[in-house]
Amino acid sequence: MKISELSRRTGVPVASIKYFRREGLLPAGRATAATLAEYGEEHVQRLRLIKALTTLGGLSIAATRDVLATVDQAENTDKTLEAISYALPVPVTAASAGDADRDAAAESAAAADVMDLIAAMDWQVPGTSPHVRGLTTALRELRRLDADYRPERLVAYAELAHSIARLDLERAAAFDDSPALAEQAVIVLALSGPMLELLRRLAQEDQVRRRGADHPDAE
Amino acid sequence: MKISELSRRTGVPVASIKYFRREGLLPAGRATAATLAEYGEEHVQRLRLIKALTTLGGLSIAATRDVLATVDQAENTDKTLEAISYALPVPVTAASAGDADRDAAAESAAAADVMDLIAAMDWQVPGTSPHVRGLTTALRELRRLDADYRPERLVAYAELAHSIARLDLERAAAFDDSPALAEQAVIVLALSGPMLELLRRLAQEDQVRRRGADHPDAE
DNA sequence: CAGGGAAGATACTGCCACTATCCAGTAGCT
DNA sequence: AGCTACTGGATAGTGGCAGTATCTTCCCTG
Repeated sequence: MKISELSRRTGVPVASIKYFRREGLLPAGRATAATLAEYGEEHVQRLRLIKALTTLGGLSIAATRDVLATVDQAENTDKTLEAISYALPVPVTAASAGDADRDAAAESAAAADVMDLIAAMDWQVPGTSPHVRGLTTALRELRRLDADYRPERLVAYAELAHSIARLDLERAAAFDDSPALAEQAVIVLALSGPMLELLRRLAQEDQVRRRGADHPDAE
Repeated sequence: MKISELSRRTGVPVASIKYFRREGLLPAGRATAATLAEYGEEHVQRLRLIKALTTLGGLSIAATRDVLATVDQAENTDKTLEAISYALPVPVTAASAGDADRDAAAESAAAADVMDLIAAMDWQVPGTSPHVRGLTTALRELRRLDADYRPERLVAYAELAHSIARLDLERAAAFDDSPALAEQAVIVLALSGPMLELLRRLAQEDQVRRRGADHPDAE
């Protein structure tokens, strides 16, 4: 199909399709002449995946490119899962120093909390993992706010996070070694977070409403 | 204290403090003269909260303003919790039509799945809730991708989301009617998501590494 | 063989979150 | 009183991101 039909089929403007090609998110069509190329179903599917990762997953164009690159280089299941896990952007990144040095105490206290948590959960992750650094940064900020995020609290959340990760991995590995593995794994690993967030917000809304209904005092 | 000291104490540039004031995120200092104002500890705390909501919570300046406005209007516990729940931005918002109409079937199928889920979980939320709409949009996109998000799958995630929401609400309500309630509730409700996401990613990393270690075949 | 797409390159736009500059008007020291 | 560093407020500018538009060249189709 021609680019105009690809655009019509996916609802993505032609200019945007060209943009995604430029940015390396979408492979070029099969050129049939200097100014003509043929696109196939794989382009339709890829565009849907791009839309899902950016609008649902909230990934930037650059992050989406990185993630899709790992999809295209998929070898075996384990390597693919690991590559995707590291290609996904970390939600919290350390600040640009500046005031980081001022609070070395909070920093190391937060780092200790993270280490305790990882030990308590028996998680096997290197101390250099970007996720560890992100969590440390987050705990440092929360400490500054006097928020109640002591390790005991965290463990309860960590247990639940562990259960969710197990569900995710079960699903991602269910496509074991099939050609569609990498793509489905990306969908599971990248979109599980936003889906869960939506469910959590919904559950939160339910609980808040029940509280309000239980004792409708003032007002 | 003067604005320069407020800046030094929080690590936020003076220009940014002025920006937050303009945008209504930070109340003005107590003016002591036409060109001089005095700031207090509440300004320090508010700036920390702004930083936490934007950098950790990922909220935009506009969303942060809305959330902080509900904090400042806090009356009683239940109302405050409800107000915050609705002031927080919904992660997934419906697209701008366009290709929405093309897929009315997927749309209604997704809506039916969401209704089934809410019924199965016995959640009390109005069908007009932004979270319901967001979830519907997300499921529609996932259906297009042929992703495995059938209701049975979703229920497992929903149960976990429910547990998390219960933990959140317990914490948010623990500050019951104290003056700090609203602020702590915001921290819990707005930052629980990012914290959980970080923990989930960490747990995911652990699981991926264990898989890789269990059977280190090719390489 | 004329006209409408198509491809690729380049330039432009709109939004966001700051950041910098400018303009008085003090505060506080001498 | 005079000087200077700093302040609040207004306004303008910056850089990054995600597209969107334009322009040129080319060539398939009717």
